[in-house]
Amino acid sequence: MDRKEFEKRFAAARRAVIERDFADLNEMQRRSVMATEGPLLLLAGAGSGKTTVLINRIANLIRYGRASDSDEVPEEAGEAELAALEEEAGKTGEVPEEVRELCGLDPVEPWRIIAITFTNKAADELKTRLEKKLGPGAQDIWAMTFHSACVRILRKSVEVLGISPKFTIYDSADSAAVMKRVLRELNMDEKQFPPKQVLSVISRAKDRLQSPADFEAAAEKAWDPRQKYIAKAYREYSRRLLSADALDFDDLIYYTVLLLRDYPEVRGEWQRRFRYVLVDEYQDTSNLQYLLAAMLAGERENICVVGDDDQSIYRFRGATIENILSFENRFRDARVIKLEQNYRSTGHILGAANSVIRNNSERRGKNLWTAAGEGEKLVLHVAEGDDAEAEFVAETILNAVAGGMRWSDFAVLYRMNVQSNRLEYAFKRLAVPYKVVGGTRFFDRAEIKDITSYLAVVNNPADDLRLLRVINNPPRGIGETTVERLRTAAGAERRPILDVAADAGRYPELKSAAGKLMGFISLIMELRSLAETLTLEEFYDALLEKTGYMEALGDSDEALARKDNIMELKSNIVNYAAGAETPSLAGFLDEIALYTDLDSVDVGGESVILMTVHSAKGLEFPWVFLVGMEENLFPSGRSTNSEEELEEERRLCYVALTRAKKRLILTAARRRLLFGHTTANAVSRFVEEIPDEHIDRPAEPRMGGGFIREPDPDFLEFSYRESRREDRRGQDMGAYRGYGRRGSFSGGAAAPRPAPKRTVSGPAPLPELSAGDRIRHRAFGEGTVVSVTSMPGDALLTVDFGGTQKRLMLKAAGAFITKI
DNA sequence: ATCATAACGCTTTTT
DNA sequence: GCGTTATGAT
Repeated sequence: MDRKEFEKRFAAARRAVIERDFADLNEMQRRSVMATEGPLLLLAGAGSGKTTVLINRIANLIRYGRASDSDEVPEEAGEAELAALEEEAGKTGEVPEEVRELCGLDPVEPWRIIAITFTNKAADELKTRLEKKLGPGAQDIWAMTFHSACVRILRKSVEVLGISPKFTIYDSADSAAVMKRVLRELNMDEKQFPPKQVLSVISRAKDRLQSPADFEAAAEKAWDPRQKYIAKAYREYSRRLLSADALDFDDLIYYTVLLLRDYPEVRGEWQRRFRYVLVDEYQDTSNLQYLLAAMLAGERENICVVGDDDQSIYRFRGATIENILSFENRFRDARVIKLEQNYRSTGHILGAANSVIRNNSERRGKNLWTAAGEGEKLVLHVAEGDDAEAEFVAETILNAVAGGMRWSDFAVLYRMNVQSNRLEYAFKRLAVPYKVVGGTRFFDRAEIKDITSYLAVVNNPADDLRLLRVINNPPRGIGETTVERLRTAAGAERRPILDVAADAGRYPELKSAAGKLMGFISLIMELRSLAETLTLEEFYDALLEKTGYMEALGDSDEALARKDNIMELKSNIVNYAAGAETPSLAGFLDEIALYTDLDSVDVGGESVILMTVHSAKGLEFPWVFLVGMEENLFPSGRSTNSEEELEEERRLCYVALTRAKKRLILTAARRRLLFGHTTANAVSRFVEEIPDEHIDRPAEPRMGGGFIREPDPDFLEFSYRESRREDRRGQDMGAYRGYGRRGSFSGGAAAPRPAPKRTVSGPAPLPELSAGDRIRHRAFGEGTVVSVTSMPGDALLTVDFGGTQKRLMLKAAGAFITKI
């Protein structure tokens, strides 16, 4: 056998052995895993197992390197090795380690692989699954979000750009606060230049790699006065962030791209480091993110992107579907593999989704299919009003749960967050446990921002924004006038405010406040030195004490809830310290800056999940209710002017439909109260796009619907009468945890509502209950608490009264309950 | 400084 | 309709 013949057989046998290692994948999935070299575009439909592919692809790289995609045979391989491989190729099951080594061709070290995702949640899932498959070595893989990858790169290499590697990260609220300030000082009217809009123009500019100067030049050239104003704002905004050593979310990527573009040594360093680049959710990448990925991949072009053009729903934030549509133009010789087999949904659900998305013209074209059965047809329910719609959803869930389903089997999806109100109301009345995802978030709460601002100032004293937030909080006699003078002086000299405050004696206008300022300075200095000696946990406690923050809160009910949140933040710190390799204050601040509440969505919990369609991307549920399927709502009234926007809405609808595994129920309301007006909308065009073979529509749409059952009067009795009652006491139950909207944490901590006028005298304190407690109920007698489930602003009790279980809302029934 | 009232304005929002 | 924010009064 000549060498050529030998190599051919060797490569074939090797490929067969590797294929055996990935035998549990389908044909297309396996091809995606084995095509390791060069640019690869993976068009992965919803539910087609793309994370599985990503995991196995990485496993392949680490085990076999480029062996599955190459005909190269190692010099030292001989007849004996070939015989061993050919024998192994015929077997099935796990490939033994020594055979793997025989097959390997430049196996990749884990730290040479970077897998970029959009959300922390996706990154975490990737990490967990990689570790499960590959063991502890998987920790060295860079599985992280675009933003955290950039933070890591910048912390190491950003100094050449003249930015301190200890930079602080500003979140959107911080950016907005700075921008408001800038606009005010430039005398730009907030009506004419809404801060958020200005920020978004700047964001687009950065996406085009335009610096403030570039932007200004473009505005000059275009003779566009409005753009010229915005250019000024852009310049000033950037100046402030840089002088505070702060980067906003966009900057993290923008500066990383500049760094790699303009500094060949830095670029080379990172390109040598990463041999393989993988990008998840590629349809949602912006131009900058594309540039980043492409630059990291370098000339090797070992770049694999996974995406679904039909699920691109963030165009409005700068994502460009162009990235996926023109991948092959940008990377010559790119291979394209489509994953079209869906493992999630039934035939009817996929049929409906396909028939909707077919109406889009801007797509690469792809048809999902399933080997699972047809399943049940979709159902369209048209309710009379939005209240009836919400009730229908709650009732249907109650019935299904009575039939053995679990609360967590259901998700209710809507287009806009406001739509959750009606649903929440109905769910509370009918005692359906639920969780709302999105809305006001833990890290947006005032007390959390206060404490993290202290942490930020200790970490970076140049952070003027955070400094101003805490300089007189708790009150220490540094009033508005002093702050204003500080700001002016600091602005004029382009120095950090803290420096100016330390020199207060030198400024006549600050003389009178110098003593108080010195007090504040020494507080910060003391904290800075404590931060160097104490552990994070000890430091946190010291900070609360030295600043007097906790003490100043007092002990009102609201303050107690705030204190609870502050302690919750502490457990975040403790958690972080326990998990990080080298815990540091800076590291913790990075973590929380890039963290969102969505990451803590507990889909496994025993509650129905309520969220927007956007938040639902990437998730799946046995039953999905898609509510508000009306024109002007979904598609949104603002999107019906342009075909592009309408197509984005349609993709959004496609995302919603493909979340369902078993059953999909669409609802619409004839009348809906929206923005204070009652509107009457036609059923959504998207519903009309679903053919009758996949959906049951009401023959003659009428009030109500077939299967609404009568509410159980037992638990409604109190709800109806008492549901308006507001008690803020006693809701701090141990079991009652979780992030949600509107201060669900402790019964309205962050959004305290004024107590409504009562005809009844003062409220009776609510008992604190947990599972196992014995109680006496005024109407039902003695019982045992079976479970306590948190619900936003309330809690659901399941109580066993001598054999019969009843479900009661704590707020409504609490007044009738005593603990025994 | 803290509260109350008026005024506005309003898709979606991975970081 | 509701929730956030700006402004003014005590």
